[in-house]
Amino acid sequence: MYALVRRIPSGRVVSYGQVAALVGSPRAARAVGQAMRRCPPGVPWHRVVNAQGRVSRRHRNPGSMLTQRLLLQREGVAFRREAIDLARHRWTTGAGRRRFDPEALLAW
DNA sequence: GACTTGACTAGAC
DNA sequence: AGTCTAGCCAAGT
Repeated sequence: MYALVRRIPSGRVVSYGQVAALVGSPRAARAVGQAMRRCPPGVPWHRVVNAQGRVSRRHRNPGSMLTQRLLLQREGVAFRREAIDLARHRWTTGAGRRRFDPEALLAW
């Protein structure tokens, strides 16, 4: 799963639910959130936001919420008020789009 | 193995 | 458009 998040290009974002779906567990959005909480170094965790395109308010450390937004803006992600324009910045696995990816599942 | 806890979500008011 | 609610599921107790 972290492998998947690492593939998110700069300036793009995905939702927790989307990550869950891409690794084969469409209903594990909350679990993805927990995984992000203990994110290993080298993973662009800030590119994962909630389904409304907003930075979640339930971070363990409230400071990281600000950091997340800052990093995204640095990558060119435009915030309209508090929300990101997902239609424009959502990352999709272009050609990928397969229903089940055993490799991604193992990465989880 | 039975709770509890969330960096979640879609749907209903 | 803002709030509530009921599912969810992996981890931690």
